[in-house]
Amino acid sequence: MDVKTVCLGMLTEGEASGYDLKKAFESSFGHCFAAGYGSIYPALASLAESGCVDCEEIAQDGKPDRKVYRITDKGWDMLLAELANPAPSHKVRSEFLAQMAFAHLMTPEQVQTVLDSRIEDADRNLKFIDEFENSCDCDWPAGVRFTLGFGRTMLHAMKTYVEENRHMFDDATTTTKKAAAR
Amino acid sequence: MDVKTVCLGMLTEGEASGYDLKKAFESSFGHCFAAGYGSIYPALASLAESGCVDCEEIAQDGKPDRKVYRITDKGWDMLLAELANPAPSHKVRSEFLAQMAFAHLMTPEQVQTVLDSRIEDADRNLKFIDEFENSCDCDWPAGVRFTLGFGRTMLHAMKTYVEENRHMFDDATTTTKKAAAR
DNA sequence: GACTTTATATATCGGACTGATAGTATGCAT
DNA sequence: ATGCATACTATCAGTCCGATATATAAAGTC
Repeated sequence: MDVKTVCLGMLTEGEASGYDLKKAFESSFGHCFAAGYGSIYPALASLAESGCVDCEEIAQDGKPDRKVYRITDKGWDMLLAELANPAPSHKVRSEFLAQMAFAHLMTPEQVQTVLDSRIEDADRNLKFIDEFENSCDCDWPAGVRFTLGFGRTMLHAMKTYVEENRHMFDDATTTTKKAAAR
Repeated sequence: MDVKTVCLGMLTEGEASGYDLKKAFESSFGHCFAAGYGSIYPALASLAESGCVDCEEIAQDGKPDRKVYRITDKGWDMLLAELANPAPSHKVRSEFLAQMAFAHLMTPEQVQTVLDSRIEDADRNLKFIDEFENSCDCDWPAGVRFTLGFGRTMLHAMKTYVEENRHMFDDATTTTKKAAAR
């Protein structure tokens, strides 16, 4: 389940350009599986080379050619094979938590600023999910609704945890450790 | 806040080898910031080259030399500068959610298997955190306790969400979409 | 006694991903 | 008129991931 596979999955909804896919990554997948142009364009090129997608170049005057991709039968086979993975991963990479583990090397002000920014980020993402969910009359398939609910639940849990546990850093002893350790 | 910085942070607790750091990544940071040898050894080499750590090679008969790293003043400066980042990231990359978004292309059995394995994984990680927390008499600094609680809260929220929402995939209409779409 | 696993310890390599950057054109607002 | 947003492509250096290789000792198991 890499960027290539997710692109294939998106193409089952209809043909699309790299630019379209980027927008889809930002909206529906933003909270759980990000990808930038640096991943998407090479992925599409590789899929085209291996015959999993067809590419049609549509000339446009002024703008660069629009390259529209369409999934092939081979692409379907590949996608369904990937979806058979019984234990897909769910990974977290948190510079936030890594930084908090060394909170005793930071000033209390720095710590509180970081906690504030994490709450703001959670709020931003929650708002984003809500807007996305309400943006469309059509209803999403069950799977998409599941992922949106998942995202909302996790963000909410994160926000609540930070709010209810930030007092853990109130202790005055943390302030002096930096100097003492050095 | 990359692997290099976290290595520096760990070295503030005392000198260590790459092997020691790997163990630390697995235990205290496993749930939020993973790193393998392929990241750790190059990170240490780079830190040594830029003078952020000193390296002492200790010969051992039979076993390969043990290379012990120690943080330098320059390393401290670098670390404290990194810890000043007011908005560190918290990223999720979930093949699980990406796959669930395409649940309508899977069989109901496949979907349920994936959900089961996610719950098992959450349980495994919860158990791991509990064991780690109880493994040591010494108490961890506030920051580490915060990250452990964070991990537990998120895993618990994930497990509960999956259990309470797996019925979303019960709908019989999802079964036939695969054939229809093709 | 032979055999396998686990732990100690190093390190590299291909492939994948990230984030920044770059180019080129339209249209809209200030 | 100048800047900014949107539409569209694409590359590149740096970083990271997972697998793999190598070598030895201790400890458990058949």
